[in-house]
Amino acid sequence: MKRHALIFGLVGGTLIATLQYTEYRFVVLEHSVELYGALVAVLFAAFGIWLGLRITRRRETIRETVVLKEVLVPAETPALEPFAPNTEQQRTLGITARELEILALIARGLSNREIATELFVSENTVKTHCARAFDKLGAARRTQAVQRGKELGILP
Amino acid sequence: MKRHALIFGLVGGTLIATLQYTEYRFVVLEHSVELYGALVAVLFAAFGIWLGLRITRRRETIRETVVLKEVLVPAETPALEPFAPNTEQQRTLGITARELEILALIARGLSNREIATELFVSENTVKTHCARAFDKLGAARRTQAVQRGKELGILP
DNA sequence: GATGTCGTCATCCTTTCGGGTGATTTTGCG
DNA sequence: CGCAAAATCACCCGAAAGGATGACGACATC
Repeated sequence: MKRHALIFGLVGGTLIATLQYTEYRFVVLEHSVELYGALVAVLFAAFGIWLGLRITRRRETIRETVVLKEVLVPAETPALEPFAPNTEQQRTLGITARELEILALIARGLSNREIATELFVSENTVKTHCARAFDKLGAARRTQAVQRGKELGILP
Repeated sequence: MKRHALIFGLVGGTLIATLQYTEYRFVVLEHSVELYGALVAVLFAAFGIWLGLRITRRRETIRETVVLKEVLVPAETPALEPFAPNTEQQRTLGITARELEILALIARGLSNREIATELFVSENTVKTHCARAFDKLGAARRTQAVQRGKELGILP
């Protein structure tokens, strides 16, 4: 969490410096202060939203839930079932919550980049999780990982 | 979510107006632009963080209520549903039998090369079928194609 | 015979994935 | 606090996948 403050300070400082530097170029224009205000407002609002999302991201510990899944669907409504994940399999395979999260996003057809954006992490991190999850699942490709995950009941 | 945008606009507008109004009081001071920048930055960063919190909190609460539920269902066999393919969708999308065949193999986690071996055709042919099928499904990746195919009921 | 669809195969090029390795930071827990 | 697990990030490299385009033959249909 220390890094967030650092980033905040850096961005702020850079922006202030930029303002100070560019002041002599645009201050002769009309309404430059308002433009500055709007610019800074937009930038920092975006940054704040990002930061807010980032620091409040769900960090819940795994709960102990013993669950068996219910199938028996007439193949017409593919959704709507709550999907009780098979935590048993997940645990025995050593798949972490984060890895499962990424597996689920893979199953939904997202690319690594999209997953990275969705989870506010770098693409490299996603790839690392992927590699670990694939290894634990014995899969060589993401499609295979999805297939295995569904077989084992750890994916909807 | 619409209300957030409204609040955002209101706060922004008010701040801009305030800036414009107070310009004539502080513009004579030194570094007024930097002060404006810092002020606006802090305010909007705080606002952004608040917005981020607000947005994510609701999701978390929903998640909370859903999570700790203990389901118990007779451990039945997966029911062996024969999967009646939705030929309707397939036809309207213009997906040929061969393309569907390759889609099914993709869903099973095979690579293009493995599919080519399985079907006794060249890898290029498989890729062509893939491209066509992906285009008809509106998918950019094979995982997405599988997801779409299952949604539409043309894949088990 | 002209037309259209389907399956087949190719080439070129770009992007994405996956494997491997190493590193730092965060977090949970005793 | 200190340790271990988990999460994060980076870099490299080769393989796989994907896009675009063109081509050819079989087959059906009008």
